Amino acid sequence: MNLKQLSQHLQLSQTTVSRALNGYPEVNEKTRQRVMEAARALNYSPNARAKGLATGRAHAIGHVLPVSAQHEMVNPIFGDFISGAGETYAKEGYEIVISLVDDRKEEEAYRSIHARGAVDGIIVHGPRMSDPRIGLLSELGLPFVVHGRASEETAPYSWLDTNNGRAFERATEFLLDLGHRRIALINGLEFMDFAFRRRTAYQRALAARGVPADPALMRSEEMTEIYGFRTASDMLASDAPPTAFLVSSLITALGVRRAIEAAGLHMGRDVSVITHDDDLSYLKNGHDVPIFTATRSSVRAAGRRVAEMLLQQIRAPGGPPLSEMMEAELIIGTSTGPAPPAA
Amino acid sequence: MNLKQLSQHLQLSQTTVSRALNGYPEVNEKTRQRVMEAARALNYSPNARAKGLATGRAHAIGHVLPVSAQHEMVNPIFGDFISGAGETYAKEGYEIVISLVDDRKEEEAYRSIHARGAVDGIIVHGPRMSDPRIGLLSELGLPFVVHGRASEETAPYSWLDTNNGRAFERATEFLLDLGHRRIALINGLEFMDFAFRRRTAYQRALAARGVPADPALMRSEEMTEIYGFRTASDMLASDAPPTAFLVSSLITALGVRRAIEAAGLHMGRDVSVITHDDDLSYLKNGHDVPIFTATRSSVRAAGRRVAEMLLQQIRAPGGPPLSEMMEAELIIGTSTGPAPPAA
DNA sequence: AAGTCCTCCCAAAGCGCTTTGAATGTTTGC
DNA sequence: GCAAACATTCAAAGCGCTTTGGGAGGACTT
Repeated sequence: MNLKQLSQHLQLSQTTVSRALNGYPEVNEKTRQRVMEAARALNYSPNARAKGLATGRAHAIGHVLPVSAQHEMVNPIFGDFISGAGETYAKEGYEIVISLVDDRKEEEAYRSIHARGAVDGIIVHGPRMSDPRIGLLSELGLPFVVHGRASEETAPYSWLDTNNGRAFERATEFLLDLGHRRIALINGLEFMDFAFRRRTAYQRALAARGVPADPALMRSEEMTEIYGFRTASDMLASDAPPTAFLVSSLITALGVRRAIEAAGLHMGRDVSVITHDDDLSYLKNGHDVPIFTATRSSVRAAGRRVAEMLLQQIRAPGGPPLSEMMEAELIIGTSTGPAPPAA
Repeated sequence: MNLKQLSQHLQLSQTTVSRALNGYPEVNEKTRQRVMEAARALNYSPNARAKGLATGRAHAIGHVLPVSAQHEMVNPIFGDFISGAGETYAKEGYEIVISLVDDRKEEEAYRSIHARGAVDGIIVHGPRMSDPRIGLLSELGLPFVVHGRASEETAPYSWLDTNNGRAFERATEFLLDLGHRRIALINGLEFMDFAFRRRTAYQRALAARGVPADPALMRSEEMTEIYGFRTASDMLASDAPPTAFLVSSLITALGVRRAIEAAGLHMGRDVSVITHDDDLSYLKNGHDVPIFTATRSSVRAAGRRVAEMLLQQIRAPGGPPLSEMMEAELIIGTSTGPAPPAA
């Protein structure tokens, strides 16, 4: 069923039917009713490609996920993020197009996405400290919003980020206040901007109290459970083990906890743990009582908001870049306690 | 840069340029080279909407995720699945379109997806025991492959599924062989087909050995960590606690382990645990040595394969439905051991 | 040398929609 | 009562691509 058939069925021109369906004023109200009913009854939905071709808009947003040979994994927070963004898109009738892009072919891929015109805008995931995608997209003139930031990018662009720096600064201070001096940082991959900011903030907070940062207590890898387990196990078995861990993701923190328990220690008493918590739907940090003391920031809410920002840019092109910072909550759980007296 | 401009630039007709770019034989090899080079140099990519309109194919696959008011979560395995499917699509130049569909408006949503023609085929996620989407899509004639099956659907359709029944039967038998008699099932939501099959298999395996299934040991919910923790805590605190747990997902199993340890028990000695393991990239079941004894089946591999099946159907329409069963491996970890002697 | 067959290229139609510009009645203003 | 304004509809052009149906020119037959 296409527009031609529908209009023939109704004994009207395609023009009138199209206008009736799209809410234009210059069509008689009775006619509009009749058209709407027929469309519903005959299950007519305008062909998306034809509509897009005629209007020049795709009514779709691209989510481009970098995948690299080294860490080919799709980030576990992606599901929640997309589900938040999806809520926003659903209201406005946009589709989600996912592209997995090998990061060695990024430039080509983004140019092609733009040239093909399959999307009206792009959400940039996983920005690195210096990220060529930002300059490229600005140059191409394709609306985009970055989820996160790129520290080394100086030209303005739209972004929404969690205040990772402030969050990790507070978390570090919290541990320092509890008397901890050997605080380990189990961080994500530090070419990722968020991880870089977290480490910087951690070091800044230590320095502010005159506590030296021990390189042996700083690790940076893909944030898996096993990484948390192994790293924490190693550190705890060392000559000068940490008394506290600052961890970049809840999944990794589960590994850290496992290591603590495997070492016969008790989390919250012998060893403290603070983790960042993306508030994922399938992995909550406890229920009534949080398990981990955590810096919490909902990635689903971020998805919702980033999508709104992008749609706003698409509706009103040429506006100034938008940016927004989300503060993380510091949640006090049972995984932290005073530093144990030196043995 | 569009085809018209490119062809003018080359002093050729649009026809010839189009044919050169699409590999048709009736164009001189030298001309083709010239066209290809110019296209690359000028960053020309054909407009996807126009191409789609002309060819009648969208070169996109729809992944429709049911979201309901009750459990509005995007499944954590989705990231890995899509990344597997994405590998296949990338080879063939297909895009991924994600639709989040409220399950109260499913029929309408699927009809609209079909009518709009934005995708060439659909992957159906999360089939329930009786799933109206299957009949609907068959009727619409839109190619589709189900990831999983719908037990109550009798008409043929294409699917790829893990042999959940066999997996849970083996797991149950394994525990029975170790002497366990009170085996708890911490299952997913049982209106989901995979969860239903798992429970049935568990009951069948118990019955085959004359072990009565205790309803107090069977639970069914969304597979979160906290669910595992709470359920296992409750059961362990009961008058007649289980000596073993059969768990539907690794995340939930982490909660079960936490409950076991919180109860002062030792997993693998006092209480055994077998879990299903989807082999997610960010949540591996140990490294060299598996932590949990598990039935393992890679959801990423499933994604890859399902996508291949769908593309095959799209290439050769009208063929018979395809189906494929993936057997899960039984991985022996350290979470299982002989049933402790009755106290 | 005439007819046939390739090789290589082109003009134009068509995919299903929106939108421009015009046409047909119907009111309204004076 | 007639022009002007309005309400409502339509035919046709155009979005950027593919593909059909030719057609010019050279190479091969016979």
